Amino acid sequence: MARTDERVGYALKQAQQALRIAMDAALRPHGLTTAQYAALTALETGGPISGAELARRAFVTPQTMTDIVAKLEAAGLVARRPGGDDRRVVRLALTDIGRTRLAAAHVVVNEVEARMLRGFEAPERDRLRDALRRCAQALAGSEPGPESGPDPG
Amino acid sequence: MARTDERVGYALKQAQQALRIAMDAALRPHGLTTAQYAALTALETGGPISGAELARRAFVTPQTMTDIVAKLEAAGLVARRPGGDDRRVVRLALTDIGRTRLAAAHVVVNEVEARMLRGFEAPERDRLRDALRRCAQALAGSEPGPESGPDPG
DNA sequence: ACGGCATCATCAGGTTCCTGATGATGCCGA
DNA sequence: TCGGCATCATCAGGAACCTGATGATGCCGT
Repeated sequence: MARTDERVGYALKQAQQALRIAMDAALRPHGLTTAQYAALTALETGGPISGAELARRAFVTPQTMTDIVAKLEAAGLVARRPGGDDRRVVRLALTDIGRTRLAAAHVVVNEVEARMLRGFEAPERDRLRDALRRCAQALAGSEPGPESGPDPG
Repeated sequence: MARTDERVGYALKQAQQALRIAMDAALRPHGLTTAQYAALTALETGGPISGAELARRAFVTPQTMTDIVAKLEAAGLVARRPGGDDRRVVRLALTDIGRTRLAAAHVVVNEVEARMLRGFEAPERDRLRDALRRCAQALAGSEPGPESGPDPG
């Protein structure tokens, strides 16, 4: 395991980096970054949710999500909905424009993912996804240090 | 492929994110960030090399590497060596302190990687690494746009 | 009711990483 | 020799991400 280029972590970083670059390039014509696309996608599934919940779904800190949401709101893709039970939360939701923009973005992102996985048979693709999940879980579940990681729930 | 949590790209992002967080936590006591560790490791293998070459090895842009090297130099882990043939390049090399610090960092990084891969048999681990390499290569080799990618040489 | 604790949002500051631009230098063919 | 082109380093600006801190609010046991 000594040689750098034999490390799984090295390959993992390279693959993710390549994916991020490809997605950035594909999304740029649509006026979205990868992070913004991730936030919009997380927002698409559920109804109006808080920034904190959105941050959890997109696997970033609430502070980071505040930045991203501010830009999305300024672009008119996300709106704050009034009327929540809890006066602390901001209840974010996609606008019609946001929904339209996101649909177009899904198309190009699907193309990127298909390009990444061309040459993979379905079973192998599933094995890869499963292995990656196990990696993430192994790292999340056993951090040696203060208990209760940043986002256990 | 519609559902977000079934995407390989989603799992890839999560795994890499988890690895990055775990590495940051493991390296913080050693006074290094993940990016700095990557740069030092890239510098460890070859002799004095240019910032541009170092950037290629660490898979970041030269501009990013300029930032990282500036911090490493300020910390005394990396030094500029005079006397290269080409007066444009800066010839970077590890200092003794840098080498010592890096050796300690390797230990904890190995532990993180082992934690990530616990529960993987060697063949499965090799398959994962291989699959990730193929993903990276598929994305790097076929970017639809201007031919000749950013780093063909 | 009230005090402690958790959660939400956000400000402040810093690092990493990008794109774009600029100037210096090296290479190489006309 | 000299002009074009590639490469090196770096500045400028912006986005994404982090940690740390702060104030408002909700929850809940006493």
